[in-house]
Amino acid sequence: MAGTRRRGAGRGRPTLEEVAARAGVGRGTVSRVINGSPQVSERARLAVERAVAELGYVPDRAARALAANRADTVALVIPEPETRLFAEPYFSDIIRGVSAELAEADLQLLLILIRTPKERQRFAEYLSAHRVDGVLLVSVHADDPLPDLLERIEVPAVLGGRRSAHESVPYVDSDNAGGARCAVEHLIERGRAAVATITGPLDMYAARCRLDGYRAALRTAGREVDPELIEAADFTEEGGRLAMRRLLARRPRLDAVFAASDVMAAGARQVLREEGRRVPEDVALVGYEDSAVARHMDPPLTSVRQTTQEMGQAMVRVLLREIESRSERTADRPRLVLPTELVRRGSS
Amino acid sequence: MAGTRRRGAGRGRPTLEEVAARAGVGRGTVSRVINGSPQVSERARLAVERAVAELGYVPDRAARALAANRADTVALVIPEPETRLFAEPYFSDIIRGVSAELAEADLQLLLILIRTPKERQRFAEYLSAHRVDGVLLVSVHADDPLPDLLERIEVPAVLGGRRSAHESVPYVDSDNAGGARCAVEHLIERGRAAVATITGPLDMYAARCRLDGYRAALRTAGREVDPELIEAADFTEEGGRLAMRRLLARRPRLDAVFAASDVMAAGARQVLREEGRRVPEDVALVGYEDSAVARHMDPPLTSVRQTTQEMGQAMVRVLLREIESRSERTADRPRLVLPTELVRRGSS
DNA sequence: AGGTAGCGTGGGAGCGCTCCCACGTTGATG
DNA sequence: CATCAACGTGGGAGCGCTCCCACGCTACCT
Repeated sequence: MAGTRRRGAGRGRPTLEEVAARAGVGRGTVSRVINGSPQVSERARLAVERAVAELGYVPDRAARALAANRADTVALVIPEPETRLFAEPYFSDIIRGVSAELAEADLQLLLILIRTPKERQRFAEYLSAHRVDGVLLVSVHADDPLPDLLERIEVPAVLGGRRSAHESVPYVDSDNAGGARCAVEHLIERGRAAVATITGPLDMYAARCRLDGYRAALRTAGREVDPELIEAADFTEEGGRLAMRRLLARRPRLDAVFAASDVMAAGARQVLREEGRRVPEDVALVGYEDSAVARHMDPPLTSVRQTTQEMGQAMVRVLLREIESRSERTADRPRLVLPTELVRRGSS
Repeated sequence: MAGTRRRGAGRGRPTLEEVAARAGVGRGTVSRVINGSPQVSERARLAVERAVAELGYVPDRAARALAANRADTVALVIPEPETRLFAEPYFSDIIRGVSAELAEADLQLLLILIRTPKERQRFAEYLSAHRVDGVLLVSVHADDPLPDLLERIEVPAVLGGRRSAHESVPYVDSDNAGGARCAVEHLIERGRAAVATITGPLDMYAARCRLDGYRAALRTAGREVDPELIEAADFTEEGGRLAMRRLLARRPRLDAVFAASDVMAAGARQVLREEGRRVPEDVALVGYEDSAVARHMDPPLTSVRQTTQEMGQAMVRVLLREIESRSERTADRPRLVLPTELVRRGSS
């Protein structure tokens, strides 16, 4: 029991003090060097750097966090509704982007998946307990209280995707309306006469934006928007199937479909096959997200690519700026909308 | 500047000391209550619990980590090779399982994606710097030095998937051989005469196990293993295509294919279509992983399901046991192999 | 010459905990 | 009635940092 105190990682790691002793300077000077303060003479800096290298010194994050009252940690929060609305590629791309950008800034990524109300509660405690420097929230629903909670307890936060047109919290979003418009314009250019759309749940802002884009494209082309060609679904495959059936029942002559997600497009495609409609000859199909599903469909699905990974990176950059300017609470919160791109494949 | 010291989250959060004062006890007693020590009188416990509730006290993790020399944190390390060998569902399922199980134990999940050698280096520093209580490693290649590094610096670690038959580090794996055997037995039962296989890279243990399962199933059925029906690929779609072409060239009469991954099966399926072979009438096809790709294929792909999420959970449980028994370094390291299950769909 | 910025520096204080020692206080024991 | 565990308890010491004050020193002013 004596002397063998358990060590999370590596017993006898050198401390600041030991580095200072070896370099023949004081603790303060070593700290200044470590943290890149300009207030250090060249001589001292070199001595410290040498000692650090020789001892293999790595500052202890826990001690740092306690003393400096920061965490060097950012939490990425992913609420997970019962149905896994967003396909996996979205999340893993976000994570990729976030991770890359955080690594750049030498920050840690704390991943928090919220499934149950209990876990939500736990997360709220985290915010005070663990000291995260900031929070990234993705896939937030319009009625989610989390962003406001964060706002209230003054934890810097950035949303991935707005909740509404007038989002009060800083956010990074992708150009849903633009992407949808582009997709529909493409279908029109291809000479399609009756372009239908399968939308996402319209209580989600992103879904509404995509619908707006669909409408805008039609109007720009001088066409009328036929409400019978619009069918709302829920971003799932089954929803896509149902919507497609209804659309075909109402407008059997439709010759193009813009689905607001690849997964819904996959569902629609199944129904089209069942009904003996060829893709793209009889009906052209375009999806949204450019996920793996799109590439594996037959024929491969034309889809709107969102630069999800870059969205993750952008979120981190915005968050870091927020953390930086913590004190000078400026009125205008940063916001950023990333472009989308149409990826043309065999289905249109 | 005075008084407005920046606070990661929540200024003026109550401290242990304040709780102690309010409860009319000493710091030690509060600490004991918080940590569930039995050495506390009922009276004191109640007083403390009341004070905690009234003040909304949440222990500070950084202080705790520093004082107790532990981190309450587990790192999940995902090395990301250039080609994203493993499909997304695998990782997100692992993450899901890990997250759920860690939440249970009130531990944090630190997600570490390693892309570049530089990030690898950074991670090595983490291990000493940040104090993680343990590390979970998935998708580790046979020649990966990381597990040995962890072993050396005595950080508890658990692998998801072995590197070889004689894995020295504790691991949780799924029954690759059994799953493959089951898939091939299924094809044999369906009356298929010439069952081919497209394997993963054979320097990966999982790929070798699946090939072993293939062989075992044939032998059990009293059949010979025809090496011409075996083609190695690399878990990618393109690899699946190439392998399928070679197999067809060598053995045009084959009537079944077991692909060691869904993605390779998707590639094979494309070639089969090009060659005018119907699935499943002419050639039955079975994949491995039961990913989204399998469900979206046409016809839907029969595939071997691995309970990836449970694998994540199991990894955490094993890791926690490892951390627990840190001191009494027992010789036998825990290992666990999870079962697989065949999901039958239209392709076979 | 004395005054005074300013820089580089050492080290005290303290972040909020856990650990552990030493101190009552009790009840069973000889 | 003294002796001794066993229990519950308070609080000192310290985890490894950062922050900041106060000190010496040089260089420049008047």
